[in-house]
Amino acid sequence: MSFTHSSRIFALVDANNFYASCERVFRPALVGKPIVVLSNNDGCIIARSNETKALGIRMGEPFYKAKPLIQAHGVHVFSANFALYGDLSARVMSSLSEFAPEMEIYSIDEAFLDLSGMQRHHLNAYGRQMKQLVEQWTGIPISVGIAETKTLAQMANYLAKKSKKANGVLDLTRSPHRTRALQQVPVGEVWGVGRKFAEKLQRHGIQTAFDLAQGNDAWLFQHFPAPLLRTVQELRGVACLSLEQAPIPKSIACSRSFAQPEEDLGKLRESVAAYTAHAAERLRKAKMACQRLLVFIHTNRFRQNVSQHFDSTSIGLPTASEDTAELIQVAHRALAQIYKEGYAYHKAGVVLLDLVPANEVQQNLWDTVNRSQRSTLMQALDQINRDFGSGAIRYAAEGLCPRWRMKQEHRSPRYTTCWSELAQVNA
DNA sequence: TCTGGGGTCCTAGGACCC
DNA sequence: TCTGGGGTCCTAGGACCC
Repeated sequence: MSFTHSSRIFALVDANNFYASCERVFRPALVGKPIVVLSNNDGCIIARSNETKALGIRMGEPFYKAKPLIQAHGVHVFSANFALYGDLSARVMSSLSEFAPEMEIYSIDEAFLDLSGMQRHHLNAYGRQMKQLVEQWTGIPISVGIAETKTLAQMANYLAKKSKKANGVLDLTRSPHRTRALQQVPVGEVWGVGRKFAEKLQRHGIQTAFDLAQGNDAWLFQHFPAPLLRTVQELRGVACLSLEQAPIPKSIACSRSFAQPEEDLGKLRESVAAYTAHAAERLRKAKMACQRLLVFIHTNRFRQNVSQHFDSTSIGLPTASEDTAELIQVAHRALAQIYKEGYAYHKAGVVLLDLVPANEVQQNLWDTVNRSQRSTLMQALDQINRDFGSGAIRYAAEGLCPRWRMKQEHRSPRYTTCWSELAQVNA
């Protein structure tokens, strides 16, 4: 097969086992030891070190199911500590930004870099230098994949981790080995091909990234949605995706599972108020306002012996708002519409939708709220919570002693963001 | 006993209008 | 009784990503 050569070169850099690596930065004795990191509520496994993967503990597995294996092998267990991970992520991203004129932060542990200007024969050495220095500066190990499209760079990164010879850095630009590389990648590992599409493709004899790149366009168009066609083009070396700079959020969500099932409307109102307050704080930080708010509640879908109720509804706001008190009122109205008595609820959530820049909010003719005054109040609230810690000032509606609060029995200290917790460690 | 959370995009189908 | 067809907007659901 032949490849199209584009002028762009992308590097996809990601942190290896990021959350597990973060825990190790402050506990170097854990290097080489098995680690798992648990989701909120200590529910399931969301990160594993290589040693844990080797034990056969799967991603997303419920903690309680993996517990026997975890205990038998002395796996170190951590509740998710997103304050810590977010801070270390910022350090990694800042280090990476030294290596390219343009960079897109794709997720908490991944970034695309634009290496288009570089001489191709230097790319591998450059990637290796980047890996060495970022690890030295931050303590977080990374892998680097380089290619002409984002999708191929993702694939190069995948192979960089797999191949002993690549040892964490693989440059696939103009590589005579690209066909072999594509043949080595199962179709389900391709960026943009999830479980459902992989199953369907396999049923039609498409097993590898190579098979997919060879696929018949007309047939693919008929059987798959447009984004998959784009993925195929990218595998062929035709860049369809470019670097994106700080995308404006379209929605902001906050939801939690409860530590215990909850039937009481009053308690649900508290949780929904707290989630709304949290989402609204992030909304203001993004300098946005929302025009619609959605609330959902549901029972535990894994409990087959209890009656189930899932529902959600959204309410439009006459004037876009960033005001916590106003949003809580709307959220409570939405909750009242979907709440049904007699169910053991397991999770609730709030999503702020139809976001618009706060400074472009259209005033409603009949709006009776003094928005600039409310905005000043919200700024003061956010400032206090920044200075004195999140939750220093809260709305009474959020409740004082929330029994729906999540469980975190294995959390590490907030080493980088909370002095008092760091002091505890050093004592 | 114990199964996460936060996003994006696309599409099918219903409501509504002319 | 007979009862079209096309466009648009919205929403719900499902796929994907981390």
